Amino acid sequence: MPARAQGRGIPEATVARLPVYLRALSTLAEDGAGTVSSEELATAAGVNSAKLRKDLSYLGSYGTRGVGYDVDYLVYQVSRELGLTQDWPVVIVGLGHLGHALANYGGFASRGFAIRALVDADPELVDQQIAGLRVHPLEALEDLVRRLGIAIGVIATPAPVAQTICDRLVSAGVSSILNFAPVVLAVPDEVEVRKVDMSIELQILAFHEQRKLATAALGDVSRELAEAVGPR
Amino acid sequence: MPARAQGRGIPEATVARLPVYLRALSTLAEDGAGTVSSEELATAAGVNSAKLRKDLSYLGSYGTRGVGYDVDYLVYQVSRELGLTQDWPVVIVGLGHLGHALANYGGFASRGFAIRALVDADPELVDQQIAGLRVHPLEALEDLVRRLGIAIGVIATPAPVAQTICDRLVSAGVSSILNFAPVVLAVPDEVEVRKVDMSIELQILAFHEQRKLATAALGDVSRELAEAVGPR
DNA sequence: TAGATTGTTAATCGATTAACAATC
DNA sequence: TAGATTGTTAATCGATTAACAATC
Repeated sequence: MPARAQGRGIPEATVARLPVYLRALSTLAEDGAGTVSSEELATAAGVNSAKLRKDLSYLGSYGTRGVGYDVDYLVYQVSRELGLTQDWPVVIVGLGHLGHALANYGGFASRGFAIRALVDADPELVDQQIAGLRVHPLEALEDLVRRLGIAIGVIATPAPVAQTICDRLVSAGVSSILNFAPVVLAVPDEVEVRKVDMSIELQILAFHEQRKLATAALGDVSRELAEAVGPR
Repeated sequence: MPARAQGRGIPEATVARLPVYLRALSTLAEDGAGTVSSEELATAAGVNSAKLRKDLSYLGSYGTRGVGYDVDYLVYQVSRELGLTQDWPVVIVGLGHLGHALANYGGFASRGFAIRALVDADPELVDQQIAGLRVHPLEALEDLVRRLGIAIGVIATPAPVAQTICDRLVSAGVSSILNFAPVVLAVPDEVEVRKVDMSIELQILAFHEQRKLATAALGDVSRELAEAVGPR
């Protein structure tokens, strides 16, 4: 067993980057790369190489000094650490445009996730086929979760019902939730929630965009000032 | 002008939370709340109150000791700080299920964003109407960006073309990009990129899910051990 | 005034990074 | 051996949090 530099577990910031490394590694593997240096992999993942090496060191010593990392071996180790060597059954609740997009997104299946159930409150949608799966009515939610052993729930409903859906998922035994509804979900401590919120991301961009404009305007002013003062 | 506790600008972590506060404040305003304490607002936003007060203190001193914050006034101040008192024209590139969902998402318009142009490479989609807008061909991209003064580009294309689209957006003058494609985009320093990646979020959940299982299994073992040893 | 709540301080914690000894 | 590159150290930086003086 390799020595592990973990006082208690892997830092959250590192966990959040492992999937990015894994994607870069998968691309390298497809391109037939046998080994990769921390410098190359870091560039592909958009981080600096010191951070990459530190992150990987939390998993163990999987590189070879003077050589680099074996791509296939590292793919396996990162996958294992992330829990992707087993399949996680997923339910999607809410099949509007977004839920539809999620159900059809191929990236899940290839990465250890299996969408096993679709649920929607709209009678028009119930019993329709989406991405090869039948849409179930909301009443069936708890039963589906229990029967299929679903651990991860994806909420793609309108905001007003998200908390109710969340409560039902949790009481049925789901302990990880990916929330696309623009609300802060209240859950027990042992339940993990991740939020995807495009509106928030846009607002963060707006902040930086505004700051750039302000800086540019400041530049204009100082240029005008310089002109007014004249050449020195 | 209020005193500002900013060595240089507002911390990124704070900026990322301001939209969450804004949403909670908007809900409070709709419910007719006149003032709100840091404790109440923090609960609504899912953070602790010390963090909330610290965050708000970067914007200025907008509260009243012993009373709390005026909801409407704080909505305005946070909006202004985020640059939402002006409208940001947005282009969406790629109108598959996801782009479609984004184009139809009402949350944008209400928050200072205006989707002004839709672009797709698929001739089948070009000239169709989505969310009341005509879909333009890819060739029109640069012209649209320039004519409409678009500052923010949303990339909802397949991964293989995302970097090319990004390059074209940037060279046409876009300086903020919201990327839904599962790739790390390379951009000049002055361009801001935010990434939304459901696959990555799911993988982070899988990690925690696996850890919970491991912990539970460990609990079983120690319980079995305790039984084997017998009551003390 | 008494009670409530902000804004700020300072301690703590966690993340990043450069540098380099270890070692292939 | 010489060159390359990892894994780790230690310094630095940024974020979080409890506590409380300021003040409504």
